[in-house]
Amino acid sequence: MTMSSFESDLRYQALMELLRTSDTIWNASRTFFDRWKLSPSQFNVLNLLHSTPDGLSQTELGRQLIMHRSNLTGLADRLEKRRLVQRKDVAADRRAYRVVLTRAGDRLMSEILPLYYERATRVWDTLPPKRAAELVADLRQLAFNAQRIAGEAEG
Amino acid sequence: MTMSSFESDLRYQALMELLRTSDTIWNASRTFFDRWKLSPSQFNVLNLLHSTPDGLSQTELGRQLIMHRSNLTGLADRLEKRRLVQRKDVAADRRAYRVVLTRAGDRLMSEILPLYYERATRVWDTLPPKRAAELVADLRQLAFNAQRIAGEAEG
DNA sequence: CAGAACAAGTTGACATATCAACAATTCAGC
DNA sequence: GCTGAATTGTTGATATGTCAACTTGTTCTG
Repeated sequence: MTMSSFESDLRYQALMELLRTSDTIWNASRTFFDRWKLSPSQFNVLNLLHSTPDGLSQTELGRQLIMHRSNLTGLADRLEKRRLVQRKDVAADRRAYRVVLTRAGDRLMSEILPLYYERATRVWDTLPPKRAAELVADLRQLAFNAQRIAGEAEG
Repeated sequence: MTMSSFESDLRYQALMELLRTSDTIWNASRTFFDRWKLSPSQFNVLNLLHSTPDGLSQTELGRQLIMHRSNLTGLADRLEKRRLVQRKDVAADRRAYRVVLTRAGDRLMSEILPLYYERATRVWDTLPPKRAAELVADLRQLAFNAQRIAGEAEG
């Protein structure tokens, strides 16, 4: 099936637009977290640990946050320096740590999360729930397609 | 109006999902551009210059790509070292440069763009055009909301 | 026209991110 | 049990991004 260059161009623009809007949203979250001198990535680490009382290894954190494990070294270092997390030795494996929230880290998250929840929710207020659900489903599909297609050999 | 915590939670998850999928798409584009040893950001610079034969100042590039002008220094440096762009003096303003594509840069973009167009378009193939249009409109609305809401004072 | 205000680009400090290479450790197969 | 393979976290190189402070120029205003 052929496609008009008009349609093609529209879809290409849509991809640009998608990346641009998510960049905007990411930066909006940066603005929000500035009050606590946290980066979005630091928040994501704390947030993940908040729902995992036993903590996670750095490799596991990297897997869930979709980032390289080497990136967790500095991220955990800086959070540990601020005493928001702590590296605990794992008895059964002397290579690994369990990164856990400290009490201070837990307190901080208890302060942030209600506000964050409220605002994150309000971002969607102008969108009917059904349409929000469609949007998420479509995004998932697009991400899946993008991954598949980007990996193809040239030709 | 009240909102069930079910709805609230769904919307919060949707925001996470949005950021995650756009991260996936961004990384897919990184994979694609790897063949030419370009980063997505470098591609964006070249792409913008490709449609602007007279070139742009670094400040203007930063404005259109939504990044700080100081970031353009290194980005332009690296592209200039590879002779894909060139900084040209502006007669009327000795502070500024016009960054323009070199012939090599133009050739490179002529090679990349058709492939990129084709794949970027194919990413959307599984989505009806009407729904793609809705998605982009909704994303714009969300980005707008996020910006407004993130900037609110706490309380 | 002098001086203040503003604008362009660079620099340095820092955070985030990737990757390859490395040391220490654990695991799997024989 | 030993050896080779795999895994954990760190390091160093490099790219991307922010911000504040700086230099050099331009522009506006009294």
